[in-house]
This record gives sequence, structure tokens and C-alpha cells, in this order.
Amino acid sequence: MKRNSRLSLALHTLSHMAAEPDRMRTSADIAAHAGTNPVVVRRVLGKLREAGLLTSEKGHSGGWRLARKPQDITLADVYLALDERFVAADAAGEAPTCSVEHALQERVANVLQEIEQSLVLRLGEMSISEVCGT
Amino acid sequence: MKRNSRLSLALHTLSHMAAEPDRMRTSADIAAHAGTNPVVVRRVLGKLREAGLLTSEKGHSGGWRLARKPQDITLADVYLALDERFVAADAAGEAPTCSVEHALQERVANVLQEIEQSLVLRLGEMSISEVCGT
DNA sequence: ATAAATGCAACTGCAAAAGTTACGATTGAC
DNA sequence: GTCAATCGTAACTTTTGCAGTTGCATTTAT
Repeated sequence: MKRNSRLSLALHTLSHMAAEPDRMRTSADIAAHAGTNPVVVRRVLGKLREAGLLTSEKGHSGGWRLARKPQDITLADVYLALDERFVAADAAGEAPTCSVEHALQERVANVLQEIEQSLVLRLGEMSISEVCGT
Repeated sequence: MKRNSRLSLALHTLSHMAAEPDRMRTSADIAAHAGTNPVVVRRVLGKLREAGLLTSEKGHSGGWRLARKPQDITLADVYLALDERFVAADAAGEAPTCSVEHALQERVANVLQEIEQSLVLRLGEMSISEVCGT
């Protein structure tokens, strides 16, 4: 699989599930479809479960299922569940040489924060059901 | 320096330049301010030069300068110049198991493309002069 | 000539993510 | 109760992209 493809994997899987919400999927099934490894799938889907987007059942005939209706899961939910961030947060101890420098760093950070917010808003306008095909 | 901080470095540097557009900066100066290495600076700023945002001059008393007015450089210009992308493009040879699968992959890719487009539009609404402090 | 700067290529080091292996815990089927 | 299927998780290896570094050629002002 490719680098930083967790969002792709998540969207792909959720779309599949949205198409047949009642069917239970095993991580092995999903991994086969996505061309990756069951453990990787469980790692990513685990995040989505923590966020309340999926449920999982252990044991024989266990697996994964949507926890909500597809139209109630937005891309923002997925994005935030995966802890993806547009840019990494600044290291706090960067030793700003002077106060002017410090102020500039703050402004840059604020701007990036604003952009991130816009992004999440935009992601919130789109649901999994739309990805799946209306 | 931190991971994937090229965008931060670029914005930081451009903002500095926007504050005093006539002053020529060496990559060593910039590196010192940003807490990194001159070669790293040249790599990043080189991308911005290719995109026509900066000019550089070799030789004694050379360095870097803005190629346009700060208010004519948007964050979208910077973002695109650095080849940053929201998610990595799909590997073409992913061997989709069936045509339904293929169609789904396309839809996911299209959605991500749409999001990327929204992001660039948003970035285009903000200029370096705004980051610098109006 | 010399010094100061970019341009660039090659290399190392590192950290994040993917991939893998292994094993315990849980659950349904028989 | 046993067995097989499945998740949960930890530990490890592999891959990969980027920062950082070094070295040198090139350019230019003095």
C-alpha cells in the first residue's frame, strides 16, 4: 500500500459498507479488497470505531459494520477520527530568537489553523453516502 | 526541524520578506532564522523560484528576494509550488479485482480531488501580506 | 585573485507508516 | 467442551520520504 493512505483506505471501506450496510465484513475481507493487511485494516478501522463510526464484534462470525446511517457519516468525521492534520503542530520549544520572530510564528500558525478549519468545514459537507454513489 | 514543515518554512520566509521587500536575504540568514540548514532553505525556495514567486542572484552579495508584491502571492501559489498534495495520488497499477471495485476507487479519488480543489480555492483567498500582518 | 553566494548531487540519519508475526481473548458452531 | 474464526494488541522489520550534511562547481562583486 501507499504512504499516508489511511484516509483512502477508510473512505474506500466505508463506501463499501454503505452499499450493503447489513453485511458484516471481516478485516481479512476488507484487506483483500484494499490490497493490504488485516492488521493494518484493524488499526485504521479501530480509530473509526473509537470515533463511533463503526462497530466491531469479536469471535466467530464477527467483523465490522457501520454504526450509523451512511448519510450521517461525514468526511470530516473520518478525517478527525484518523487524527490527520493538514500540517503538523509546531514544536513548542523552538527558541524564537526575538519577540518579533515569535509574533510572526504565531501568525503563521494561526493562518494554518484557519485553513485547517475551512478544510474540516468543507469535509463536513460531504457524507459517505455521496462517496458511495448517492 | 520538523517533518513536512516545508510549507511552514516557506510561509515564514515569505512573510519575513514581505515585511522588508527590498532587502536581499541569503539562505544562511534565512536558515538561521528558521533554525535549519542553508541547503534545505535553498531546496524549498528553489521550488518557489520555479513557480515565479521569488528570484535569486548568485555570487557575491547575492541572495533571495520576492518576485512580486506580497499581496499578489497567495497561499495557493505557495502550496502548489511546493507540490504539496492533500493525499498522495493512487498508484495506477493497483489491480482492481472487478469493475465495480474500479468504479468505487474512481469515486473515492474524485471526491478527494474535489476536496483538494476546495482547499486550493480557500488558500487562494489569502495572500502573504495578510500573513505578514496586513 | 579572493570571498561570498547560489546550484546541485550524493550521502547519511531519522522518524512515521506499512507490513508482518505472534499470541491472547472472545464468540459461535458442533 | 472443543474447535475454528475473529478481533485486539504488542513487538518487530521493512519501506520511504524528508531533514540534514558535505563537497564541489559556478557565478559575481570587490
